[in-house]
Amino acid sequence: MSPEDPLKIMRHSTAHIMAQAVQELYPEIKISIGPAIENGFYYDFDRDEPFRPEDIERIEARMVEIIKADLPFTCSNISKKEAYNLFKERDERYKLELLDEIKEDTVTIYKQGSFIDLCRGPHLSSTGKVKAFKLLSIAGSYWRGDEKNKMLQRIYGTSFPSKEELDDYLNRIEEAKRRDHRRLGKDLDLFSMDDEIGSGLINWHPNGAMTRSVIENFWRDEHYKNGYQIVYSPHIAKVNLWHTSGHWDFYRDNMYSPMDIDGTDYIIKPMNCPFHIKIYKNRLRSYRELPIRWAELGTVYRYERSGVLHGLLRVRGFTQDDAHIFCLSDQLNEEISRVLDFTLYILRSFGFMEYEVHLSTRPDKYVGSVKNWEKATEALESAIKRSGLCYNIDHGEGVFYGPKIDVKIKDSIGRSWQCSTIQVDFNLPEQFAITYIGEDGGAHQPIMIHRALMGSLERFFGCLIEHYAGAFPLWLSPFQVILLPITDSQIPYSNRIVEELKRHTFRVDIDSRNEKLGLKIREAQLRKIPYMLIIGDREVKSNTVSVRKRGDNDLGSMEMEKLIYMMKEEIESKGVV
RNA sequence: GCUGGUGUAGCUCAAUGGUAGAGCAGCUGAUUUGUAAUCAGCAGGUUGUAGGUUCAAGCCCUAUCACCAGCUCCA
Repeated sequence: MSPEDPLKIMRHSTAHIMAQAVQELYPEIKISIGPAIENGFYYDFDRDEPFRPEDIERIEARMVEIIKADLPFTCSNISKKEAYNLFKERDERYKLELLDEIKEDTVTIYKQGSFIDLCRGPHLSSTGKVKAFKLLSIAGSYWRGDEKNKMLQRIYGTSFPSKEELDDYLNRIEEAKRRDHRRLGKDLDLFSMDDEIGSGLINWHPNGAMTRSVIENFWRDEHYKNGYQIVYSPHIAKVNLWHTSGHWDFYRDNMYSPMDIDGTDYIIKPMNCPFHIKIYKNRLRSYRELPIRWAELGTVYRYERSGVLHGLLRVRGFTQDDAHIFCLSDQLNEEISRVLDFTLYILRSFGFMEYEVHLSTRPDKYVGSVKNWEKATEALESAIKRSGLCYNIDHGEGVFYGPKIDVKIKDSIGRSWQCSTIQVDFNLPEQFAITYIGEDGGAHQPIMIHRALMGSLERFFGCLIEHYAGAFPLWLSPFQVILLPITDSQIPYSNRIVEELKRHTFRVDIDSRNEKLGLKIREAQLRKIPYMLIIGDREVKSNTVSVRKRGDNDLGSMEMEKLIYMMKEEIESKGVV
């Protein structure tokens, strides 16, 4: 959205109207900033009393009056000095702080009614141009986003050119709630968390675990095909290992406390890399062996602050689909390209076609040489370019040990979550002094690439649930087929069908309860099972099954052979069109 | 971690400071059923936890835990 986007202008103006209403109702508050954002706007206020739902109603009512009054928005250029005096007089200390940082000699201020704001604009011509708005939520937010600063009160809202569009948006929010993975995780009996176990720790139920095991098997097969070898490593290690790696110094706050074993401190692992490095170092390595690609579904534990935990998307214990590539300098480009292609292949296999790609470059605090950073960053960027993806460069956002590519997937309400990451690491090879023997007979340091395609299985599964709204494609569905005998007398025949499907490795269930067909169909539908096979006397006599596909499609009766062929085709294609 | 909100049956939710209730799910029985809910009966609770105020607390107060929204953070 450009600053001139009409919707953005209207939302920004609505934010000003809200600020006016707030200031008129609560003269003691101080205003700070209030921009338009992706789906609306917010304004941050400094007020000792928190806003309550009743306040929101009052503010909305006042806003309606302001809009009705159709006050003009007027813009004026004044000198910085004048602006300083103006906001000084109004005791708007946040505005004064902002003014201090403006380099130009003149600034623009916008005014409507009694309200004046330091603002670049542009705005609507008058308040009456706002046709439909709603205040959505109240939240705390730190002044200038810094947790050392005072926490302000933020009010979120949105506005649209018409009532219909606003209602449409509100409906979409409701719709999104229905595909929330936490809701569906409960409804479909996929996973749970428990107070007595602890926050951010996931129990995978049989249904969720079935899908997870399908994902893991697919992952392993594809890694084998792509030249990786699978490794396994322990869950705990001596704390000294983490001193060597440097993690203890940098990430102590996110690591769990040591436990004493025979007088030595051990900690539960927050990463897998040091273990893979130790496998590398277990014997002398030759340049002829490189690149080495080692992958592991490694379960790690990290302390996350209580307020950030979120269903499966942000947890304290998770399994990374981790891998480390050790390669020669002149293999770097090729390896990064391969990893990126592999990443996209995996994401597309799961039906994710839209994501954000970020390239993060050298931060202020870094290890390694500038030359190496540049080389690695170029390798990453050219791989993205070759893939044809759009990407953003996050300058200085790289980790201290190397540049990285992140791929993010969006959840049902538009929040994006990092899944894939490809990182070059200049730190660990140095810390652990890993080498290979080169053609020249001398020892050299290999380049290390750290990568995760799905990121964590927990987060990936959460995104997957929301992406499909719980209706997984056939290959991922916990149950693929359910048999629905109409009466007891078809149970023996149905059981034979179950056995036949199981022989073909389908995941199959049978509903042989003494219930009406309508109920069985309803419940199978709610369980989002892709295929329902209805078995009545007709089917038994003709040695067929009546096939109903999830959704609403009665496909009519069918020979088993045909059904099995059809489903195998569908599994093969992964349901990705 | 911070700001605010919410915790009542497996789930979704009721209940002026005065006897904790409904629907669905569960169990039992009847019904043998043809493409999204058959009927009846039964059972289900230390109201997140620990204190406190009160003659009396699901409701008020304090602490604590968890969850929700946002902020900050995310190797």
